[in-house]
Amino acid sequence: MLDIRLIRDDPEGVASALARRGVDSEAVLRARELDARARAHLTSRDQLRARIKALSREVAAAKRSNDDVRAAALAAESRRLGEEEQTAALQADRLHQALQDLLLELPNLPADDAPDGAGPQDNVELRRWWPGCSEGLPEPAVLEHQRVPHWEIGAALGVLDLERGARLAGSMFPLFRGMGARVLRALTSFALDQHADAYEEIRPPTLVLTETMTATGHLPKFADEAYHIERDGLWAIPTAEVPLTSLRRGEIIDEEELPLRFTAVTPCYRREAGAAGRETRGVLRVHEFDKVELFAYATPEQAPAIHEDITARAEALLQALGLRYRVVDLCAGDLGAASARTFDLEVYAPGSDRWLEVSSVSWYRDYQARRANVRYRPSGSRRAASSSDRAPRLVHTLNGSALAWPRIWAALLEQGRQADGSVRLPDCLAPYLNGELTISAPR
RNA sequence: GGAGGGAUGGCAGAGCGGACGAUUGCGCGGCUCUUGAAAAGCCGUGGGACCCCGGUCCCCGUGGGUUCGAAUCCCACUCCCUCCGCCA
Repeated sequence: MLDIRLIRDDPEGVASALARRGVDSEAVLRARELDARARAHLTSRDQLRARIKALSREVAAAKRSNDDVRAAALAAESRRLGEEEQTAALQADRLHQALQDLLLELPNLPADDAPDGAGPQDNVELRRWWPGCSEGLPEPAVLEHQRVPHWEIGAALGVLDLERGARLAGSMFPLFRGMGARVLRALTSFALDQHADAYEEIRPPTLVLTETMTATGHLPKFADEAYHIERDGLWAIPTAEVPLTSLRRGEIIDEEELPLRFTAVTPCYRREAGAAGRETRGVLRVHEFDKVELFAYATPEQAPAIHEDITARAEALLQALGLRYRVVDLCAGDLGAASARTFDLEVYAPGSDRWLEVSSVSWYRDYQARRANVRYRPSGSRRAASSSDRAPRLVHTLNGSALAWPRIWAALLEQGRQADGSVRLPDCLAPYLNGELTISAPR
């Protein structure tokens, strides 16, 4: 959610920043209008309330001095003002609600240094990595035996059974078998262990309340994308970002505690409502998948370094896995609604000759924190002279996948496929697979 | 699922229709005393909105209601605790 004060003070600035992502400036002007009208009603409501409170005190005084006539007259006057107050309050509430509804739909302002552009084609590639690149080896050519899509490799090696997955839950619910399933478990343990030095591991609920989904910006705008359990009012999370962002919802954190960093593995549920028939082969786009997430609450000053840290950690995982990847800076038009700046990590899939998004590392500034009402008390603020220096400030939130497993799984199979059809897995997984690093066809 | 008890400021814990946004204790911050610390004493110490530097309003789990006036009375809901049932 944007700061209404920013819209109040600099509507043109907000409108032009939002125009970079294709939002019509009319919405900003309407917000400013609603805000002004709501405040006018709020002021008259408060004035009426102040008058009623004063009258009530006079009623009490009159009763104490046994002046019942005067008390009755004052009470009648107060009752009359009460009706006016109700009207004003109703108006103020109505307008304020309309403003809130509008603000919940408005996306975040893109960061100044996010590149311009309207869509994915305008994203900026920042760098590439491949095994040996630091020693000056050239980007490797794709070998002929790697030109096999992962769903064929998975079926041939008996590690992926999409037909039976579909039997259980419908299409786009993958079922992994044997080494296929074990590799997912190994990846999760490996990734969590890599982050344990600085990120506290959390196992959050994966069904959450509407407020929890609203805090990250997944509701109300993207309700069609989420699985909803109507009977209990719960939503299946699309990412661990959702419960982690609400972990400290409504709290005021001491600055000394920041940054607070968390990591979590959860299943992620996505309806993929608009994606019917689009690149749905294999496990590249599925309704349920596991993902390890990195998340942080930070001060605005700490946020850029944390953004770098999460990106670096996700990259370190890809490098340990030996997977060719590139880093992309999302342009304003392709940024997620809540994000101010996002780096995507895309891994190369030789079987289909495509780059697959496996991580999205985003800086939300205070957009989510305002929705979730997560603040911090600046150090020394208790001694601060002016009240504005004493006030709690909104934290910044950041997160990134590290990483989303099905696409990594696909890349491991396609990049790791050997001439004999077996798949060679990266050494870093050895401790988690009892040293078994080859997936061979069943006898 | 059934029965009962509870929810007040960072914590503990009063208040049960009128000067209560809230007694008190602890904690925390500042000051005095002290070589320093402790002890003692004094002062201060929730969040938010509006208007603007002086005020006004809102918040005692949440949402309604009664009343001139609600932390206090009524209704619904949520969460926590205890007991029973069921259960991985």
